[in-house]
Amino acid sequence: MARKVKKATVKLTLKDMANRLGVSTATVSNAFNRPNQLSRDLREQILKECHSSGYHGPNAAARSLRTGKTGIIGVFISNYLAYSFRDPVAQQFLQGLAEVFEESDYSMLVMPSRDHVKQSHGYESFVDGFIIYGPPQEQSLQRLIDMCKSIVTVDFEVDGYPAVNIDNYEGALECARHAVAAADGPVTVLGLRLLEANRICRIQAEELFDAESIITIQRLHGFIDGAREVGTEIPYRQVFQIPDNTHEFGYLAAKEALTRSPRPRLLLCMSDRIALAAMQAARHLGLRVPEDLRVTGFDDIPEASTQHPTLTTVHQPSIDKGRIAAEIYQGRRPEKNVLLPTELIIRESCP
Amino acid sequence: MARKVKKATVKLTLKDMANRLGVSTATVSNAFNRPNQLSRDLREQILKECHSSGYHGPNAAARSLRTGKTGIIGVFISNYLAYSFRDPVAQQFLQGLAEVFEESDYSMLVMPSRDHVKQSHGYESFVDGFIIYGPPQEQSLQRLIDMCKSIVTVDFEVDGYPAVNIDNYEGALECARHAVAAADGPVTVLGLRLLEANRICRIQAEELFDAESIITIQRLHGFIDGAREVGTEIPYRQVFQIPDNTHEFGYLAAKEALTRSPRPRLLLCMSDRIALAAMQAARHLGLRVPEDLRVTGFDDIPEASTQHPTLTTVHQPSIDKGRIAAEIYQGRRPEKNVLLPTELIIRESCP
DNA sequence: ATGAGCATCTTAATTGATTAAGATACGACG
DNA sequence: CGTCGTATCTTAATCAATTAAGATGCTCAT
Repeated sequence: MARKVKKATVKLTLKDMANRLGVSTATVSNAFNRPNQLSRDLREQILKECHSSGYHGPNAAARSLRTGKTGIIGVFISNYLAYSFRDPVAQQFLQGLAEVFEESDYSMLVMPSRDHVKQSHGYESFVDGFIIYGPPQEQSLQRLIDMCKSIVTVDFEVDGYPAVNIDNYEGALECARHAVAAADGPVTVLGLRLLEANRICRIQAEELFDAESIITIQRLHGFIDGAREVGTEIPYRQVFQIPDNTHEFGYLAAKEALTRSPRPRLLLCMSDRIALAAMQAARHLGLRVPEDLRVTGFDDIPEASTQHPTLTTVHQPSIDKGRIAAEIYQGRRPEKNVLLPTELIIRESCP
Repeated sequence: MARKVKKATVKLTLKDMANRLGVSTATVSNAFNRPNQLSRDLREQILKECHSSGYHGPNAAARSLRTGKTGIIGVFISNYLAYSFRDPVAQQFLQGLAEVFEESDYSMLVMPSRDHVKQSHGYESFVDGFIIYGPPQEQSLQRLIDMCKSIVTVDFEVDGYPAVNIDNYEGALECARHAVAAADGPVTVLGLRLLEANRICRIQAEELFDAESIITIQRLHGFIDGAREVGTEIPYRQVFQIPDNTHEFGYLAAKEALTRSPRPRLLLCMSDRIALAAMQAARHLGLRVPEDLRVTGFDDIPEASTQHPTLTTVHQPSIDKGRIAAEIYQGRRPEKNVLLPTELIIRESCP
């Protein structure tokens, strides 16, 4: 069952190898890094000896200290680290990043940009640069800026640094236009992280995050303006706040929204995960989608097109967002500020 | 829209700060690392000056070179790096790891254990230790062993190192017993990575991976033995090979399986993702689940209980697998070899 | 024969921290 | 008053590499 391996003995250094081989450390170093600085024969002999003794190349910390490069990109994710492995859009973004960075032999250090870290170990200085996904707090951001490293921001902007964003307002606008025009009854918005509150509640204007740059606020304005264009006003009391993009929260919020009177005939959801949870809640309440209730999402995650009924949603190119951020980071693109388009995808949940 | 920040100026070192403050480097270092080695007043003065000049703590590479610790855990994932951000079980595992490591202020460096990396940069030596998820090739494994670092293996075992596994055989056995007993017609297995072939095909005994330690082989034996217990033999020609755990492959394989004659009345799938894809394929073929076709999965990913019809599957504690691996790594658990139980969850797709 | 040019290898300074051991000063105590 | 302990700060060796500059020997054209 268990595999057998030769257990390791002692840690070897470049100097050890140089001594064993009777050459200088510079030569061993060159054997690994600059093949044209020594003869073919010697290089092969060195590499062979290193391999068989179990020396697998120069110590990364020492190399990094000397060269100032590590080959590691720090990916800062707002919220908890564990969150990023749970959120489908964040996952797709990471996948896009990974595709490009993997190809160029970079590693990715996924870090939480939690702001309540009591005492950061400062291991941020390990990385060559940062991809910052979502706006961190002012203080954390300044820390990263102070490190003098390359930075690409995603889903928000910082003056003087390249950014990748999607057109949240336009996507929400188009979605609301289509869905509200088709709906024949009350409209409710299931909104994400619109205010500080850590619970499900209906919102009041004065509590809203005032930053225009927050993507969910952009989506909210898109929904409201799009509905207005087709003759429907969405008052704030018809907007729910959901604190986190999880199935559980979405399910609870939808249940609450759907048991009020008058019952909404359309749910505009700020994420697919919320929308899918809302459809499950509707099913449990005996409501048919789209006959009794129409539902729209945002993001176009894979499940949106594979579940039944399939979900009408706003497609955002999450994987491309990652790919492009990685390419900009590597200087492989001329543009510095990219705004990616969204696209309304009409499916069964809101035809 | 864009945020404004104070742009960074020059990179500062500990020595710079010592000079500015008129103290030795040792004292500045102690201010950060050993508060009781200097007076309260001086420490506060040093930290204040560092903060306002934009020096955010000792350089990580230098510190790491000296101390031999980095605070970074290397997580090795078989297959491509991008894959790990797409596979739901791998995601849950990462989430479990992240929960525990995040709390102890470790960072996670997610690395691919691809074996076709032409020339690894050797940045593996950055990390303090490894969590190895899934069996890498012999050669890659030896590399990691040679580095003399802590190791925890997951979903496979290496002699002399702690491991976390789940009881794949038992789970598949129980699942097949239940499902095959209830089925009234041909049984087909949709299997994952059972052989080298990089395409969908039916298997032959002699092509199978012979390693007992491969989890999908364990599951296959569980299925076959469980079916036999209730009086049904599953010949190899009724077993499909799927090269990768994706919706697309699952959909294609299911279509192929369901258009053969005689049409199976039960699909035993080796993952939930395959099972969910199979249910979509069945829907497209006009088959009702479970009336016309029964389907079982493996893993119990979140979608298994939220989609309609809900999926009968074998629950494996993927998040716990991550948590426990992290705890063992940190020496917070007495046991060294953990075998986690699985549990059959009966839902709508195969009542 | 001579020196230029080149390939090949070595010397030694450097990177930015940590930390054991040593220096200094101050108060307490016999 | 001498000395011992303690608190506080400094000196300097060390970690494991990279790399510019220098040394050595060899070929080849003049």
